[in-house]
Amino acid sequence: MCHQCNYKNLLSVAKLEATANRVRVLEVVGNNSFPLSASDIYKTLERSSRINRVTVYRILDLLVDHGVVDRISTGGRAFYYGLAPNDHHQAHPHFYCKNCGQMDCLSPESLNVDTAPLWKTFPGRIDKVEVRIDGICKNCEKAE
Amino acid sequence: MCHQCNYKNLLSVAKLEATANRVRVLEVVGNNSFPLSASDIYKTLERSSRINRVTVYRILDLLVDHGVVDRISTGGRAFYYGLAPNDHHQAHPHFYCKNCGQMDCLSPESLNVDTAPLWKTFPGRIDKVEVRIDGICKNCEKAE
DNA sequence: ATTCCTGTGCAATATAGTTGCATGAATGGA
DNA sequence: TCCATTCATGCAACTATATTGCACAGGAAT
Repeated sequence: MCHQCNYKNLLSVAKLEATANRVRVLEVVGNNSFPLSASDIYKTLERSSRINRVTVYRILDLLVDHGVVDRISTGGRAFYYGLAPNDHHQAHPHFYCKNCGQMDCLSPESLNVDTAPLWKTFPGRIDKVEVRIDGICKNCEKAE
Repeated sequence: MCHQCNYKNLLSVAKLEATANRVRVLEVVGNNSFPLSASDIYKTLERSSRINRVTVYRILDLLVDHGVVDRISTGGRAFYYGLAPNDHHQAHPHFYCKNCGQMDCLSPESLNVDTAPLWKTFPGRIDKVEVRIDGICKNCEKAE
């Protein structure tokens, strides 16, 4: 998703020390053009060098807490993770294929969401507006 | 959410036999003004008479499959369930409080979502557009 | 040198949901 | 009336995902 981001820089902006593992996790998340599950990320990291599964979860939690990474709910059981919106990345909706579990990013313009009325009237604190399309991706549709 | 719905009727429209347990599950889901988790539903049913946890899950799956009930993802781990959109209920966004886990229905007008551009251009099959606001509800905000 | 803090690893546990198999009630013939 | 079939339900075991508790190692601060 982001080849313009300097990951160490992103971490330091978020006031997080750039430990090797954090940078590795962030690279995997950031270099993908679509969100990944924790276990996708873990498996990818394991291929290059050992890391503990729990460490991956903890780093992801940390990155989400500090707004570097976005935790995206799916129509399925696991969360997916993608770079949080920042200067290079607008917020955008996602498509989740109920068949294969693949999650894709849609362009920010593909859906027109006007949140203004909500901000005016909602009594609590709004952190995030998540828009997700569920369905069957074109590959799975073809295969049926 | 719906006191105008005849639950047995909803089931028969969905071509489902109106067994006692199905009606009970649907009543709990339908008589609430906000979506509930499977375990909320199970606990509520258990109070009045015995039912198995698995039966509740199976009935919920069935109702979701037949479009009677909507499975709504949260910012948390569990799914929540609410009546699916029908003649009496428009689709609407939900608010999920990250602190207490409470999920509320927002009015359909609180957010303006125009899905037309997506339908025109998306190559796969679209089943559902889910909009969820995450944040802290006013009660939890106060308590902090 | 000692103390403290933080990042990481490992094992155990928790939570949410699913599967396999058995039973019992209802239905529909022979 | 008896048997076969079907379907809803229950129970136990299981899976997948995520979290907690505790230990330890390395660097920073005292």
